[in-house]
Amino acid sequence: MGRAPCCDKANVKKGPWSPEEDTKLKSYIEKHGFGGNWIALPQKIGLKRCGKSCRLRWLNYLRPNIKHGGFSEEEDSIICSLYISIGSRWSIIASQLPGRTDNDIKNYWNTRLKKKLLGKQRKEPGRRGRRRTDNNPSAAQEAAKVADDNGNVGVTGWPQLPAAVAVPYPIEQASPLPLMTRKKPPVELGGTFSAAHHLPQPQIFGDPFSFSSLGWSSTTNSLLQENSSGTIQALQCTTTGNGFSAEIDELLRFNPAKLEGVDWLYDMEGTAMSSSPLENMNWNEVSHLMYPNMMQQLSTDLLMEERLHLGM
DNA sequence: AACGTTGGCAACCGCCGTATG
DNA sequence: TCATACGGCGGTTGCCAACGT
Repeated sequence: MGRAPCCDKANVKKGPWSPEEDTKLKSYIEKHGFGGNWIALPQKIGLKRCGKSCRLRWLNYLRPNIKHGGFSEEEDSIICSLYISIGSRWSIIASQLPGRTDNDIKNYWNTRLKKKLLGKQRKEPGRRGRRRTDNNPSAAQEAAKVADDNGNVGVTGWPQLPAAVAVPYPIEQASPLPLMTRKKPPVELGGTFSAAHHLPQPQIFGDPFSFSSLGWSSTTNSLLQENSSGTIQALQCTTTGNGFSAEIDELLRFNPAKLEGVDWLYDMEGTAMSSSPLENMNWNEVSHLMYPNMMQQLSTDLLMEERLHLGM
């Protein structure tokens, strides 16, 4: 037996919300809150809408301090970096960007950022696609503004990708989400990670153990070496210089304390990747070091994904 | 001017996890 | 323990303005 529908589909209105509906919903929630039950809400206030629809409308459009459009370069870099690390978990990404909704970020990623990474330029920047015609035209103008390397702002094509990530870490340190909760890996190609994640299992130093033994569900080839005090001293990862695997990236972000003792990064051939010991480097510095390569890898992955999709 | 195409985005759909009885 | 209801989430669809031919 299937699940009962949340509302009588025959008697609910669908499609765009009218200003009257918006006003009703907004004023009620501002006065009384949603009452702990979205499904019951529309009946209470006389709206012929599904409760879920009310919730969505409130969260994505009516609630205070929502920002639309005009994503800054800093926001771009945060979105890109988090996408690399945790995949399409838009709600988590949105939680790092005040005023942004998961829907907005998802749309922005799908329509713009992804293409930017794929290197698709607009034929005539700013001349295609729908122009915003809402009550805030300046927002549309802001959206088209980009800054060059010198910080000069102009209305041109796509902005350059940031050279380094500046994510306001720590993210969710209180409740890091392990990879096992992922619905999907960040970039999946025919059920596997991209080639960079499939390097041969190495013969490495010491007596390593995998992330799975740390309670991570990953099948990564990344290997670690613990010292006698239980902290990780050396880290060897599946990379040819194209960036960390997502697992290591996530460990760096969510559990940096575990890596406090790491002195060197090695690739799978045992070559040191870092030009100097990582001692005294914080996450932002490490990510700064690796970010361009991470972006290059994601860009390559997206390109391959698109080619597969097109049967090329 | 008319029609076709593209791109942005609001909204819907359906699955999943959790709370509750 | 199981069934049901609900909130939350990511994927997808469809509308429509802007633009191209």
